Amino acid sequence: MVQGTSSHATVETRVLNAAKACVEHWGIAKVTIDDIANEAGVSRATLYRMFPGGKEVLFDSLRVRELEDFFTRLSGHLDHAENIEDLLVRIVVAATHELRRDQHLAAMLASEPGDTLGQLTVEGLPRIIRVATVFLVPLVDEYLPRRESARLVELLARLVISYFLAPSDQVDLGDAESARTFITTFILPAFTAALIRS
Amino acid sequence: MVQGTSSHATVETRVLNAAKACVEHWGIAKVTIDDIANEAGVSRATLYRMFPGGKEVLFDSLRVRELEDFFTRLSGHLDHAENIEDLLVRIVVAATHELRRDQHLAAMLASEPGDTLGQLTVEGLPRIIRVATVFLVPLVDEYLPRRESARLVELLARLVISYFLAPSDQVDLGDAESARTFITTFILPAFTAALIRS
DNA sequence: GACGGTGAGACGGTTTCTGTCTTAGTGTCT
DNA sequence: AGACACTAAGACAGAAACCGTCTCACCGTC
Repeated sequence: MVQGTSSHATVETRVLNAAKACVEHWGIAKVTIDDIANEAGVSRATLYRMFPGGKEVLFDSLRVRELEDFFTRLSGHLDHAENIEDLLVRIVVAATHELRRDQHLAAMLASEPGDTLGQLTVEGLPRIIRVATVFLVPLVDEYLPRRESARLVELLARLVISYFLAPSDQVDLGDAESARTFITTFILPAFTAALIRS
Repeated sequence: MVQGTSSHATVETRVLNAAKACVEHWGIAKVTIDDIANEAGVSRATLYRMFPGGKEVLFDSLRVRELEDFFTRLSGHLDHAENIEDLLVRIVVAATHELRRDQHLAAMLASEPGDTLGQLTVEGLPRIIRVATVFLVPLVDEYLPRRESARLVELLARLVISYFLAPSDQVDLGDAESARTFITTFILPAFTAALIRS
């Protein structure tokens, strides 16, 4: 059978890669356990041993991994921001681009196991916010006290997702200029009082 | 339900468009009759009445339509060639590009009902050659006697398909210069004797 | 030689898909 | 109005695909 994914990697990694590839190929609704097992060059038994619970559990693991990859990639675009405004603009723009770049990723992040469609859900959103906090708060911490950083990051995460799912005529968070206007107008004022001047 | 295809068209056309859309979405292997019926906004009963035999027949009709569309589009790129060399180069380059542009189309044209994969088959290839002949022979006829035109078109069709399915390091029929070299070297010499000088 | 991890595949139960058929609704033509 | 053609909706049984579990054989390591 076709060796879909680089062979000498963790079996788990191979399986998750295979799952991702399958989803990209056929859409999440049409993918079967067998498809993934074949693509990974792994037997179905192994797959069930590794993810007891089947598709649900497997896709959930995939979601977690993708989410972390997402923020890792995101961090790569955030080198040396001059000030908090710059930092926030970069975060927002890069995140928006990243989301737009890969529909499957977006659906993956936003949807929850049972649901086929890409609705944002009771479990998906909190998780995104949680991970976003872990990754981004340290960066914002430079400019704000810890509690304020967390509030800010959460706010940004919600807004980026919202504007991604339901684009607006007024604001385009994928455009640096528009994002900057948005941030200086609506976000920063709420935090100026807490700003750490350096 | 979602209205996938322009509403006020022949039912048959709507169904075929829906089928095409579904294939592009999910790949031919994963598409079900229900998917197509839904996408077309048509009941399954209608679909079976229209294509007795189900998927097989439906996809075969789709193949026929796509094939004709393909050559119709192709003809559009062939306006006023200066001489036979130019004509052949244009045909070959445009056909190659068209094939590369749409993987699904290619798989569609090249595969036969039963077969999921895009292998070129006992039924698929002759059909392509047949249709190619109908569309292209009249154009070549200007430069060659009828029998020679048919031979030439068949040869070209086979070569374009072959180089598309199994690209070569030596020849790139998507590149005009490479195609011209190829044609003047390997194709035209076999026909110079029959050329109608005008 | 015991042990953990794996591939292959059999199995029964469930879900989905298929193809046919019936019924009822709708618009058109006479 | 009534006949007609065409369709949506969905019931239905049989076929196929899928699922989750389990067994067994294999292989490398300790």
